[in-house]
Amino acid sequence: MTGDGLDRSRKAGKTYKRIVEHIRGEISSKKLRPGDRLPPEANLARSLGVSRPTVREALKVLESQNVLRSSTGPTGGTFVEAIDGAGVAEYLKDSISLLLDVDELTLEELWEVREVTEVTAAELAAVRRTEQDMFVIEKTVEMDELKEGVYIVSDISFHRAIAEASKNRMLSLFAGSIHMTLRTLAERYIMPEDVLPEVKRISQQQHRLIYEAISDQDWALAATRMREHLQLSYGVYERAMPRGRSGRIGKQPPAGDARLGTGQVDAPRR
Amino acid sequence: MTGDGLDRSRKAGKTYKRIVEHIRGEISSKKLRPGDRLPPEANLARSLGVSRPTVREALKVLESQNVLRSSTGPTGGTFVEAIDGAGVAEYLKDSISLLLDVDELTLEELWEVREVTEVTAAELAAVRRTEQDMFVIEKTVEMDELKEGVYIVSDISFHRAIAEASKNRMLSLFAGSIHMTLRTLAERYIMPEDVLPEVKRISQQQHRLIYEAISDQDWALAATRMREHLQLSYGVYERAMPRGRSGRIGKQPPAGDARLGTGQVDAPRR
DNA sequence: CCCAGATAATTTGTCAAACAAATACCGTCG
DNA sequence: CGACGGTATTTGTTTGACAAATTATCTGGG
Repeated sequence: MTGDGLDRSRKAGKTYKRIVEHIRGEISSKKLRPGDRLPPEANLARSLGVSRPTVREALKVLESQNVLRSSTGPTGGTFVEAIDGAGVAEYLKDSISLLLDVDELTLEELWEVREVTEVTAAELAAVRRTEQDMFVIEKTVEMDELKEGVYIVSDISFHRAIAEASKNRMLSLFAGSIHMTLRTLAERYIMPEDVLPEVKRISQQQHRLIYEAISDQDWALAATRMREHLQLSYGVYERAMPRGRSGRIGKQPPAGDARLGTGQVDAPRR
Repeated sequence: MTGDGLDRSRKAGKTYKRIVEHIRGEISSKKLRPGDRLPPEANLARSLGVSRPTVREALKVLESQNVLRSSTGPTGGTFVEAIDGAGVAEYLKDSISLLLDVDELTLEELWEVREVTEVTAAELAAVRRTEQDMFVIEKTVEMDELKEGVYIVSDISFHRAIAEASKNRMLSLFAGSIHMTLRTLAERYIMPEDVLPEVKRISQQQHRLIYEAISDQDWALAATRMREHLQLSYGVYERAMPRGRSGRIGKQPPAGDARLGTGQVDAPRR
């Protein structure tokens, strides 16, 4: 029982990366399943023949990918998370936000994809929706109509519910990542009072109409109405977003301009 | 020279995560740009008021996200990578593959999204393509027709070129992640001789026809032909993929069954 | 003067050992 | 029986050191 773990002879790349691949492989092949607990870091290090800091680099990478989660204490440890689209979408949100920030992506491009994604979701939902789905969607519609709460939040809940009703987890993942991105953008740039009551009212009506089209399983109508609704929604974000590359629009530092130490960026060497 | 970096009072969460957020923030706000060199780990640790292993945990996370890259030596160090969709798509590929492996996603779902994504790309490409785009696309078509090379590779190049021609980087990101996933699947499951010559021939014809439709800026025809082509392509993958949840289909360990040490998974504690 | 090879310097990569912090368990005492 | 405090377990974090990789620099020979 050598149990030596990582093949040391085939050292393809950095150690921590091999460990990451190794653990991902264990999950792929279902030798590790969601909920499983990994051995303590010290034991892992010993079995893999590396040091604890190196193991930790790998574990932190997987934790940041929402694949593992750690906690302290006797019942704590490192556990395999549920492997589903939610964790991926969460990660994607951060990446998309970053791309927007550095102008490697525009709201127009994002919206073009949102439209095709969500119109498709509406079509599929109209065809595949269950009673259960309709119940969930209706709840979001009502939340929207009744509550004074944040418009953006209930709006996104509505769209998320439809994506779920499409019964396509890939579509739901992509749509979800866009929804999370929009929520982040809204939190950053949209004050609740910025959204005109008029817009809210129309949006709510559109939600109701989309709901009915899906309920009637009229996929063509659902698609048309969704498309129309998204055009209205676009205006809300487009108006609020900082303009092009004119002003500096970074994530504003939250009170306490933390910055890297002096000489944060070395000048090119020559 | 306080330059103390991370606000120690607001210790929201683990240290390495705050550092990750901090550096991502510097990139978002463009205080750090692609190509910039970060201070040596030792200096970073000092300016941030933490230890080097902790800094490294953060750096490794960002490296795994294709945001940073490190190398050794006097001209080495840690550098900011180009922030674009490629790195994100690369990461997404791994996540999607994992979801497929653990049956949290089916090829059908993936294909449904591929279809809507690529049909849209074809439509947009037909409208927005430049002469330059057509040149690139044509090269992939020719590579397909002339070369005896791997069918899958040239096929994916073709689709990738069209996604690029759509002039939508978000769409290109999503499509690219799917393409990379398919390439991985093909490497794992599809032997070159598994693809019937008949299928290859028809596929090449379809590529040519799609090319012409895009060249003619006939977006409706491009969409129709792309849809048709994708149906053929689906068969190639569907036939090769391991069936449902019957057989174990993990990433087969490449000669040298590395596994975690004995007792890799602790039994639940109660 | 120029070139080649040895040498030094710089930076990440890795390891070792220890302590701090969080948390659950368990035994004891009121 | 319940509250309390100690103890064990595990991750979180620090310190210090050395190894490995890679480039700059120096030195000697042609």
